[in-house]
Amino acid sequence: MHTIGKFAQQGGGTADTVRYYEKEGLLASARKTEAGYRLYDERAVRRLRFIRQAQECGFSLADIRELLALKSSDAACCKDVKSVAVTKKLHLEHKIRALQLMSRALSELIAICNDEARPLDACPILAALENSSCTGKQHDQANEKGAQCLRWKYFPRRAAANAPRPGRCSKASRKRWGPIG
Amino acid sequence: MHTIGKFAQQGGGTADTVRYYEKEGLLASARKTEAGYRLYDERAVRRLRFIRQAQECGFSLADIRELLALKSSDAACCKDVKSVAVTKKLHLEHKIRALQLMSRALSELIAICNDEARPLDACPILAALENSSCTGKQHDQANEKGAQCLRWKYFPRRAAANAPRPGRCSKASRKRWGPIG
DNA sequence: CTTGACTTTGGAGCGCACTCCAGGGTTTAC
DNA sequence: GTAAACCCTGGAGTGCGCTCCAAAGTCAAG
Repeated sequence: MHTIGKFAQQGGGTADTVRYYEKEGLLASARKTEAGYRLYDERAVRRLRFIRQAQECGFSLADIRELLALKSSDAACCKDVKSVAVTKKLHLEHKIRALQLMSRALSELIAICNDEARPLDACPILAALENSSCTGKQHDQANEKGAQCLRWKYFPRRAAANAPRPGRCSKASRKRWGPIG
Repeated sequence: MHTIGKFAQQGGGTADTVRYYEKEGLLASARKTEAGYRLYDERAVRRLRFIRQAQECGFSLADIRELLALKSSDAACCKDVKSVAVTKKLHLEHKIRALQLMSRALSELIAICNDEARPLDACPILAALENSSCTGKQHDQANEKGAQCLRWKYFPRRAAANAPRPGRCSKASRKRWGPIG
């Protein structure tokens, strides 16, 4: 049994983070001592670790909540959990591919810069950047799709297309990043 | 030559985004018509695309600015550019490794869920989550380090723990983002 | 000439995921 | 017994990257 400070240390994060997760429903309300101190067992530590790990891999707290919430739903069955996992895995793979592209692009840039003392005017890295040829291919549809997937963390927060504000129609917000799956 | 709307469409983003980038120094102040309309050429389109692409790969605007800023620095030489690229590549590789771990973990989870109709009580995916054994290995020091690196976008703001209070004023941000779930 | 789509500026607001603080109480080590 | 170290709640602030708006000006089509 740990109090919050030790717990946070074990699972990753700070006491503030842990209280925040509790408030947001990612961690169940902890058992408390007479004095009101939160107490956590090893199970809770594992849960916190999972949350942090998933987060480090790019899942938002909403994503994580989605997964964990299924557990307490009587209606859900294993199939639902699996489909969430499959969806997340697809996202992950898109993201990995995009990152690998960029990594390879950087390798190329690094490789062509063979004379480190060369003045900037002649730096091939910057030349490459200028041409935006860093990935070795032009901006295409497939790339665009992957990119969209990659930026899952930045959905339009307002679903503006569906819920117009009272007042003048704005439509300024293009549905470029429309909701995915 | 495009006005801002077309330009944004071509390069990725919205007019607002483009103006934001200009304000933040990522795009140079555009040439303007008599009437004050911004005008962009193909070079600018390529630059915008590069910014969006780099962003999609996880670089913050600060990262991108860092790279692009070197160009206009007389003092910098190619070596500086290269070292930025190398640093970014290391970050990228850490991130890719972490994502691959998570992806593999999800694969395992998906694989063990072989009876989709099974009720939740017996769902092996959730059992696995509970045990946080999803990555097949325990939370170790090296992992921690990589994770820290991964979270580059969210630097610990606590760096200024004993620094003087930043001037707090204005703007109540009372939000309380609605009930979860 | 009118209409509607586009542009300008400055500034406010949002969503996320914390992070920090005040002003109290509790526990532990010496 | 007292000081340091921890904990509590509630609420405000922070940084990023947009996103939206108002109120005005511009431009092309019908």
